[in-house]
Amino acid sequence: MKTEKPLSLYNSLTRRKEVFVPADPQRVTMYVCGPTVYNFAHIGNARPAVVFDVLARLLKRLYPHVVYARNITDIEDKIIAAAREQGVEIGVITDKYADIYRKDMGELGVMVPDVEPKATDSIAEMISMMERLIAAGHAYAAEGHVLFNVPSDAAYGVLSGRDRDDMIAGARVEVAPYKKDAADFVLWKPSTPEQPGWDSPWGRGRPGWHIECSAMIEKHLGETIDIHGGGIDLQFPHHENELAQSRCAHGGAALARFWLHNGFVNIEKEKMSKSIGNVLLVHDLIKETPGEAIRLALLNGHYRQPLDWTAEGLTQSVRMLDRLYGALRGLSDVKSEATHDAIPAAFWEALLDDLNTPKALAELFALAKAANTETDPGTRAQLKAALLGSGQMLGLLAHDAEEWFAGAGTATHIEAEEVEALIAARNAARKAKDFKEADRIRDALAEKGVQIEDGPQGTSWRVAS
RNA sequence: GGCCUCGUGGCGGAGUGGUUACGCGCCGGACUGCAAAUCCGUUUACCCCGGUUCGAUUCCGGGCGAGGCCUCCA
Repeated sequence: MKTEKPLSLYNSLTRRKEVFVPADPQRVTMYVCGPTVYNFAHIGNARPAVVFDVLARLLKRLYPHVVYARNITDIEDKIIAAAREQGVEIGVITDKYADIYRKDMGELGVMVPDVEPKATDSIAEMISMMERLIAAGHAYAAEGHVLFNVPSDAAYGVLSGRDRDDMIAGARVEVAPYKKDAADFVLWKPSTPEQPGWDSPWGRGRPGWHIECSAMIEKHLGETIDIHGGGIDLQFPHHENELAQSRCAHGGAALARFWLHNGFVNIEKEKMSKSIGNVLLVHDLIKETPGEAIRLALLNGHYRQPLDWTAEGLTQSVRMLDRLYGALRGLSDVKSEATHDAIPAAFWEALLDDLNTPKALAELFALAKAANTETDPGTRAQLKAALLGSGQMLGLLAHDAEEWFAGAGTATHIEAEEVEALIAARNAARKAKDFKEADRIRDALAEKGVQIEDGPQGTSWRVAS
C-alpha cells in the first residue's frame, strides 16, 4: 500500500471517528448481523452485506488473519409463522431462504463470510450464557421465560445513549406482569407444543432475539471482538441488549471495541415498508439489472448516510459502470492483472478514511480518465492493474469488459455471432462507401438493442441501455 | 415528548475556514461518411437568520424542513 495513513472508523459507541487498532493484529475479528431467513432479502438488507463486505476486503488487505462472521437467524417468530402457514418445518423455510440469500448476495459481489453461524446451532451456548447471567444476578427466570434485568447493569444504554427512564417513558407496549422491571427484555421464552423449542433448565422454549448474537460471537470469535456491524435500526434495542448481555456475562469485558452502523435505505424518498408496498427485493432487481450496478448504487453514497434508492440512481450506476468498463475495454491490448501495489494512495486513503467509497469511486474515475488519454504502453499497463485492483477492493470490475457490454447480468440476450456477421457486412458496405446500406445495418442492429462503436482498432458493440 | 442523523448545482453524491470533488444529464467544440465511444470546454451549489472571523458552504446559536430509533421484532 502506498500510504502511511491508518484506518479510521466512526465508532457508534464513542460517536466519533477513531483510529482502528485491532486488539490482536494476528487475528482481527468482525461480526455483522445477518438476515432472518423467512423471506427474500430486500435492498435494505443488501446494504450492510455490501458495506461490510468492502470493510472485510479492506481488513484482509491490512491484516494477515481476519475472521469475518455474519450470522443467519434461523429461529424467530416470523419464521415460525411462515412455516405454519406453509405447513412445513421451520428448517424448510430457513434453508430455502438462506440459500436464496447467499445466491442473491453473491450476485452483488458479496464474498462468503469466513463464518456463517446459525442460531439453532448455538442453543447450548445460549443456555450456558443465560445460566451465567442468572448466577451473576443479571437475569432471572419467570414463568418459563428468562429475562435480562436491566437495572442490574449500571452501564446499560451506553451504545444508544438513552437511559432507562427515557425508555420507559417512551414505551408503547404494555409491560408483561412477570417482568421485575419494565425495561427488562426476554432472553428465552417458552414454546407451546406446536412451536419449535429446545429443552432448557427453564422448560422447553426458544431464544429471544438478542441472546443468539451474543452466544455466537462468544462461540466463534471470543469475548471481545474488534468490530461489530449492522444496520442503524439495530442499534437499539438489539445491539444495546447484545452488548449488555455479553458484558455482564463476561465480567465487564466489552463485547466489541468498534460498533459500526450503516444508514437506512429509503425508496424514492419514502420509507420502505410493506404497508406502502415499496419493498424492493434483491431477487427481483437482479432479474433486470446487473448485480454489479446494484452494488455500485449502494457504494455510491457513504455507508453512514441514508441512501435514497431510485430507479434513476440505478440507471446512473449502470452508466458509471459503462464508463469504467469502457476504459478497460480501451486497455484490452495490454495485459495486466489486478495489482494492489498499483492502486494510487488517494484511493487507499479514501477507503481508510471511514470507508469513504464515494471518494474512492472518484479515484477510480480518475484512473479511467487517465487510461483513456494515456498512450505509453507501460503506463497503460499500470493503469489497468490499478483499475482492476481498485475495483477489486470495492468488489467491482470483476467482469470482462466485453462481457459487460454484451449485456452480462441483464435480461437481454444477444447472439454475438449474428452481431459480428452484421458488423462485418456493415464494414464491407462502409468500405464500398455504401453508407446507406451501412446505416441500414446499423439501424437493424439498434432494433436488436445493439449499439455500434467504430474505433481505430475496428468496430465494437454493446447492448444499448 | 426523549435521543439522534441530515439539508450541497437538473440528478446522485464527497469534501473543505480562503483552491476543479467525482459521476450521470444538458450544451458547445474536436474526432467520425454520419453516429457511438473518447477527448477538450461550458453550465447550474452549498435551506434561512444571526454570531465568531480578514474571510464560512465549512465553526457556534436559533429557525425552518426531511428522516431514523424510543424494548421482547413491524
